[in-house]
Amino acid sequence: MPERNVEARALQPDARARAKSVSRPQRNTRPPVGVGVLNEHLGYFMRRAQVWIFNDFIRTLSEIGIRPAQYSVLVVIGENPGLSQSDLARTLGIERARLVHMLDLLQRRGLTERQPAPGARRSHALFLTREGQKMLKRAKVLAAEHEAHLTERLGAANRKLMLDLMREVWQGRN
Amino acid sequence: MPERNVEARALQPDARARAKSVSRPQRNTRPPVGVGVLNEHLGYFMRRAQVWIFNDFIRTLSEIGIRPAQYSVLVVIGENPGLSQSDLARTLGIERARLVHMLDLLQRRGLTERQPAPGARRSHALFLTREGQKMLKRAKVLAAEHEAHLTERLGAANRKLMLDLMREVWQGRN
DNA sequence: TGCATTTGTTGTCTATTACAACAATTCGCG
DNA sequence: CGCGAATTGTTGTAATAGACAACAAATGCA
Repeated sequence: MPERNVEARALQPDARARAKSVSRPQRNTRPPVGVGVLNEHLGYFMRRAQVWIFNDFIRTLSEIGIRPAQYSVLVVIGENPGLSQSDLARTLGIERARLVHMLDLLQRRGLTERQPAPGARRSHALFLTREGQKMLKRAKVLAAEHEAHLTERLGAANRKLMLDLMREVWQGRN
Repeated sequence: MPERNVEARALQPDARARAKSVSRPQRNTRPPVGVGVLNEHLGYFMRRAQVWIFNDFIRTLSEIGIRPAQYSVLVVIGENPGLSQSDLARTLGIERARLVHMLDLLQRRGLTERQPAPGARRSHALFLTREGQKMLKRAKVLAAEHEAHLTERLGAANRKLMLDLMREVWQGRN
């Protein structure tokens, strides 16, 4: 997800609209383009929403350089210290191969470590370093800020309703 | 999205579970791994859900080799014959550069065509070929089948509720 | 008329996903 | 107990995708 410069597009919708109507006179006629049956597809909206949310997340946490997948890895390790790579991968639906790379990076940044698992010479026990714990704490604060953006956009009631719905339907089962 | 072989994993959840408990005796103890605060993040569920949905979509339409983004392009062209590439890109949130490549492929498959736009020598007017229209019709049937899978998983009421919510919150605005 | 913007295009870089193959280890069943 | 099958972490490859930059041609507009 290379979105190299999500912060640049960080303008709020209203701000963006304003900017457009000032510097760019909205160009005579922009004909409305309908999306037809896409309006009946949950996946379409789910995708659009997910992209929007991830962009906001990336932008909000850009000051600490933590992306959604990295955040989820830190959270799950923090929640289950000593778990193995394959358990972690399975839990988050990340490929084992991909996780190897992610952990290499996080480790290089001094946030996580692989320790020999007691009584399991082939697997690793994953831990947050002290720095990783600090980073996670900071990340959680910023993530809460991100979630506030969501509330702002959806309305508190809608957000809660949606979260409850999603949790009921998607939790556990992959 | 290289998911080269989504069909292979096409087993229904129950079937998968059964298969696992038969051929793979479930491996003594698989400790439950909690995801902590991820349970409070809409983006987390949104992502998991979106991936699941897209995989089912890809699988369900695999017989005609149409992926979600391609489907959305066909639908919008079908709905707005003659629209330009940049209007299409803007509508679907696809990059102009990326759309160029997608249209090259769809065109090579004889599904879409670029015609000179009347009175606008730099832009193209996009159309479905006759074959493209047939393909779209078939795709819509299969997409409905996919949507039925969703209903099966979410329950009809939940799906409708979720769709209404999403539509209310995400439609129009990018 | 002349300058800024738009449109389609090409190309580059990075992130992500799916796979395959391996060595080392561990499991489980006969 | 022993041995074949499965698991774990790893490396590597190919395909897909998004973000950007840079262009030429065309167009808009002051």
